[in-house]
Amino acid sequence: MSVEPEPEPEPDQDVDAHVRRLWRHRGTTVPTPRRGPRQQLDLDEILQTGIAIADAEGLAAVSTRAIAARFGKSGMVIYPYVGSKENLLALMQDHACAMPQWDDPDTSLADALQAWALALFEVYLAHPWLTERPWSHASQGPNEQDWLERLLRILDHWKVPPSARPVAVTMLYATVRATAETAASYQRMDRQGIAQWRDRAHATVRHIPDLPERYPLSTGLEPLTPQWQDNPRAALTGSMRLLAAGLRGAG
Amino acid sequence: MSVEPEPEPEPDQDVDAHVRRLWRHRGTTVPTPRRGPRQQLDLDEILQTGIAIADAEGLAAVSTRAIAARFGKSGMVIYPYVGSKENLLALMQDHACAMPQWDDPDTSLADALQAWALALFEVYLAHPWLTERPWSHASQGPNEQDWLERLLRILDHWKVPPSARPVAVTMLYATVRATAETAASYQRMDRQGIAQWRDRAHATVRHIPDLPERYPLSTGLEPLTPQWQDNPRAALTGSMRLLAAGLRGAG
DNA sequence: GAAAACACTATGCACTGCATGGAGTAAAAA
DNA sequence: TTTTTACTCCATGCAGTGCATAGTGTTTTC
Repeated sequence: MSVEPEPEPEPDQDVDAHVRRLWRHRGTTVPTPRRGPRQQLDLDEILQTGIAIADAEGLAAVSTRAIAARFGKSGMVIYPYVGSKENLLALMQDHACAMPQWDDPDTSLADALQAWALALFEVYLAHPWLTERPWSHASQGPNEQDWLERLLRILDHWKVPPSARPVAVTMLYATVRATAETAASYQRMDRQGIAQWRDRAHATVRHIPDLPERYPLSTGLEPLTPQWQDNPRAALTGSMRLLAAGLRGAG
Repeated sequence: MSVEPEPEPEPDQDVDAHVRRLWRHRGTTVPTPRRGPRQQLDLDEILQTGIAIADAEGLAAVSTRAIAARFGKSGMVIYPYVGSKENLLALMQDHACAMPQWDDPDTSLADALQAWALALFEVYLAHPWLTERPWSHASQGPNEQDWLERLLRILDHWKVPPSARPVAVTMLYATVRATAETAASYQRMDRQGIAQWRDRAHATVRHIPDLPERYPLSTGLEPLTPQWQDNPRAALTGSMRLLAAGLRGAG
């Protein structure tokens, strides 16, 4: 009956706090003009712990309780620092995305794109769970924005026509992510063993004996490209060359 | 002490059963030379139900109990039909991937690639959760293999040099998936409301007032490309043109 | 000094995949 | 035909999840 006279505390309070946490190393202050007891944990340490867990055991192993346990605390401690699980993952994502330093090659567009793509590739290889996170043109955090800005600067410098840029951006990110994903899965194979993969292939051929005739091109593809798992970086640079060639051709 | 004299029932029994389920419409029989009571459910109906749930509520909402509830049964019923949750998702993935019919345009490589990419794009748009599933060159099931074979046939017909094919395949799949992912997220925005997205952007600018100076290129990008959310198909065809141009250039 | 705002803990709820054991059924083996 | 065996389906239970809630104690502000 009697409605609580809540002062409607700005509907985007959570969003605001999250943005301030995202940009905490770029000029904002984390939302704690605090009145209660001192915080015993640190946001960056929490994120590093979460990233370490994700690197070692996968994104699914990241839970509030698992992180808090490494500090000897209860699972609910995490929430004052991050707000929600989804926010925690977004913060981890940006934290793991810090852009390294390198000089843009000024030899060719292809070389500049290769340098950018390889740098991003290394980040994704170091944190394979990043491929499980959504990606969008819209900025999530400062580190992701750094990557996008850097890429656009390259395209601008080499006078790629503006109409072709969004397409190029999409293809670049998509290719790096896909290449890193397969490279990471090959890397994981060494641990678990390739046996299961071969088992499935053999079982398929056993049940569908005429598989090579049904799929003459795709069944013959894999043994022909051992450089795939050997050197995914070569595949990536090949992609960049292809894309640069397309950009030079299309006006 | 006394070890059971189990006859070691072939270690890859699960793998074998899974493969037979994957190819059940292509010549294999589902692994039930059955002795017990009749099965009351049907594998294809189970997969359709799972796909319907994933389409409507996301992949996370797919659970054995949720599917079984739609048949008025307990959650454990699902396991005799699919083996495990991961197998269930793999079967759903291939089931949702059925390749439609279309004629390869013989006008140009770009047109043929566009037709392939658009067809795959529509499948991904109809089932956006497919982007959350892993993808690899290696065959998972018959429908996925159909797509790969079709693409390789196009590349073969237009005499794309074999050395460039793996790279092209990767870029094509990656681009279609990425484009579909952003298109699907824009589509979902209409329901939930774009408000939250704008809120975050505004909050960022409020806390980082000099954001446009820090990121002159990337902050100016979004309003310049409204065709992105309006017409992602145009973006996709643009990508295909770019890639075809690159393939023509690189020998 | 009083009071509000905070960090942290404990508990509980609804949910997950799936191991387990049991009941009943149909086909194969005797 | 009888017995055995393999099967489906159900109920329960376990360990795990995110997080709402309530309570306790600490710190800052009025």
